[in-house]
Amino acid sequence: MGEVAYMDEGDLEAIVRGYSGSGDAFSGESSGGFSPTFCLPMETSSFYEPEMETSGLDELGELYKPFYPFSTQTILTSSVSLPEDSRSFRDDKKQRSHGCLLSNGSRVDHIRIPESKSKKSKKNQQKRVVEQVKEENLLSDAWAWRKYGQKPIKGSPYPRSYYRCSSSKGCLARKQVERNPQNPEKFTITYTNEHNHELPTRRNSLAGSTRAKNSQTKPSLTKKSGKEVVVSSPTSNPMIASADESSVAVQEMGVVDIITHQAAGEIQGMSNGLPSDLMSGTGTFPAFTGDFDELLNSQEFFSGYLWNY
DNA sequence: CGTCTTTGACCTGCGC
DNA sequence: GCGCAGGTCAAAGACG
Repeated sequence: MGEVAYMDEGDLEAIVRGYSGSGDAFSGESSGGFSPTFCLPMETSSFYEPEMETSGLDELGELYKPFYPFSTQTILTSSVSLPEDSRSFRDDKKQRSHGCLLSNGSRVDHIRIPESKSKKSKKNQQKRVVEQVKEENLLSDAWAWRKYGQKPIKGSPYPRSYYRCSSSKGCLARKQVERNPQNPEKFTITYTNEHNHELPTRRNSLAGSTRAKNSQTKPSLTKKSGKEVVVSSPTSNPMIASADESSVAVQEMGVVDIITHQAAGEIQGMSNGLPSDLMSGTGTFPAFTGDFDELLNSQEFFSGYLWNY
């Protein structure tokens, strides 16, 4: 299933344009009415287990691992801006990238960095770009991320946030989240490096993972004076923060339809919407601040899916 | 107490 | 070599 293609820069751009907003263009060999054109390079086995191939749900579940295990939101790509790093290789004939379009319309580009580059180079890293991720899909990452930095990006009114995997010490997986200047409702996520561990089953601790909705990080008396006080946004995925075996089971089932628009709305309601910092270009991307256990227990949220496990 | 976010400082790569 | 920009570090404080 899926396809992994290596292509030149030109090909990449062509695909980017050709695939724009055409998630249904991929009606390939899927089952159960789903059309996941999932593809991941072999070296990203930590993201994807190819032997998992059963029902459409399972397939989709794998499809969205780890990016959107709960996602059904249609993500349309109207335009794709290559990440800085890939742009910088525009003239490098050795540059190869391979990408695919998820069935939900989001794009995943796999950027392979030429080995001729110095091994110490930051660019000598595998990058995968998920374009145009809607807000609610930011919540659907199965991994636990910890924010370690944020930088304003030249040419963009919105800052870029940097996350590292907090599930396992020594995991080199990185994630960058940036609001799309052309379409502020969507985010560009760039994954760097692989996880060197399995999907987390539970966190070591929940401390600090869920903050009060309207809590504000107290401005440092020495640092932040004169700066806009931003709403604290728990950016690690509370879906995972509060994840127990049950929720993991959900993820592994790939119950994509679990999150319906209603559920997404529920989550958004919990998250109190977008923090003003990001909207104003000074903060981080929004995150679900509710209690996932509470969400688990709410309504028929996972009914019919989870309990088969 | 452990983990989280925030954010200024620092490091590194790259173009000129 | 210099300056810019992106990426990372680490201290401080918040949270459960």
